[in-house]
Amino acid sequence: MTEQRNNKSCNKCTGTWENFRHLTKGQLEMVNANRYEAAFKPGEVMIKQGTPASNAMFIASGIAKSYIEGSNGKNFVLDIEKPGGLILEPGAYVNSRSNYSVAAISSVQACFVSSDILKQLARINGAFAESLLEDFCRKTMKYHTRMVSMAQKKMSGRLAEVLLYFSDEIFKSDEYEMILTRQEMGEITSMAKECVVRILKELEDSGVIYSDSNKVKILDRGRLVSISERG
Amino acid sequence: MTEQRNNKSCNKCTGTWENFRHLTKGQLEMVNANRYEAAFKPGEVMIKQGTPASNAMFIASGIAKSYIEGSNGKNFVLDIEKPGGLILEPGAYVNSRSNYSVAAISSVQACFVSSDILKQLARINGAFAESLLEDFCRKTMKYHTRMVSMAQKKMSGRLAEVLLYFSDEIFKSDEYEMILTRQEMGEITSMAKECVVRILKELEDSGVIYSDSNKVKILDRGRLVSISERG
DNA sequence: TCCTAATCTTGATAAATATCAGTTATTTTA
DNA sequence: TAAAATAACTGATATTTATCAAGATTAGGA
Repeated sequence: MTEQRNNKSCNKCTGTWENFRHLTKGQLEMVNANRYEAAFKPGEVMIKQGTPASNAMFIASGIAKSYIEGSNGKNFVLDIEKPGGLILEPGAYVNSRSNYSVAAISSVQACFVSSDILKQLARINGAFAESLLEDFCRKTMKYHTRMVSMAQKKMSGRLAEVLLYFSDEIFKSDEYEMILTRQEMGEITSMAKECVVRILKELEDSGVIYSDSNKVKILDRGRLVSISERG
Repeated sequence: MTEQRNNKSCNKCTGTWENFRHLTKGQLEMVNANRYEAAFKPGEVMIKQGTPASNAMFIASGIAKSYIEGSNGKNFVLDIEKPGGLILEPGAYVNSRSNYSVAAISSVQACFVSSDILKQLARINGAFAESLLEDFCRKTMKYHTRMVSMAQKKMSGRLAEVLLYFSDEIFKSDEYEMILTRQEMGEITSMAKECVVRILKELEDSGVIYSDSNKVKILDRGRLVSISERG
């Protein structure tokens, strides 16, 4: 991790959070003056579960994963984080602890802003508070969907979902680099890494995708969607 | 469902939401003037997934379940709702739809307050907005724990968790009435109803709990906790 | 109250998923 | 560049969980 200061201002940053638009010039200046930039290498931990949730994080460039470290040593990947999103631990509003970790997958340039400053701004700026609420609500709905998938879909359905998620939300392309290891794919879909390998192979054998250890190409989206829906 | 008006005021209601304390007298009056009471019989649907998320709900008395109706006809129970909590669909901040249903388990007396009024109050009252944020964050953390359990624990661990949840959070007693059917127990722990029966029997046979079709008694809490933790 | 419909329970079986034990790539790094 | 470490892959097997098909019990409605 290296400290530096590349971006001039939050509203000029490519990874800026859209909801900063609700802040007044002075309020945005306050955020801008109190932010800290840092660069992370692939694999580096950016936020560690259990530590104080003193900072919110914004990714200026690169991709990271947020994950929970279970008591049995196994991880559960919560989400893939990319530029444009806010990473604010819900613990900031509850027990001031980070309840999940965040680690860089690619090289990541990130900004840290004190959670207290954001909370303070939410208190005095109603529109900003509302946008924060909206943000948490979107995540809540995502978790709902996620839990229903885990409860009701079989492995191939869950894996198909994740392949589509990468295509639609992360890379916005039918062909993309597979940045997660099979292990991590298993930690996001709740299955063993061997099963990830096998189901990818099945999907490839049936002509739905092309897949090698670092690339995925969706060949028959209709069928992949149908697999993800049928479970 | 019957309409009536039993409670004089929100701040005197036994099921009042603690965060109303952040409202001014006038603001609370606004809530109070715009609320609608209704009584539901066991099994009745109080909020239906897919309908407009126009109202938040507060339970004055009784117990309900919130649940998602999956596309395959199977349900997933999100939570058990009791007096004192706010039930505000996250969709109120996203797409104005209810993304889960709520149904009465026992007889339920409930109040409905326009989501728009609550959102309006959150915009003008920073402390109230913060309390709403805190509420959603607590739920988010709960969902995190839930997902990790589903991903990493076996059936007996998940069932033990739920038995403890009922004891600790709902009934605050080691002995309680089992208000969910085995089917619903399965929908909250993500397992088949037959497996619920079998594991309850196992727990009973090993002296950890007493259980019949409508009662549960925790006999060896230490062992139950250990089962819930080990998974 | 009796009857009907749910729900609960059980055992047998099938399906889904995880684990284990190697083997073969791929990266890293010394 | 070679060695070491990590990740990907494969087949065999074990474990976990779901489904199916009864029968037993309980609860609600006529």
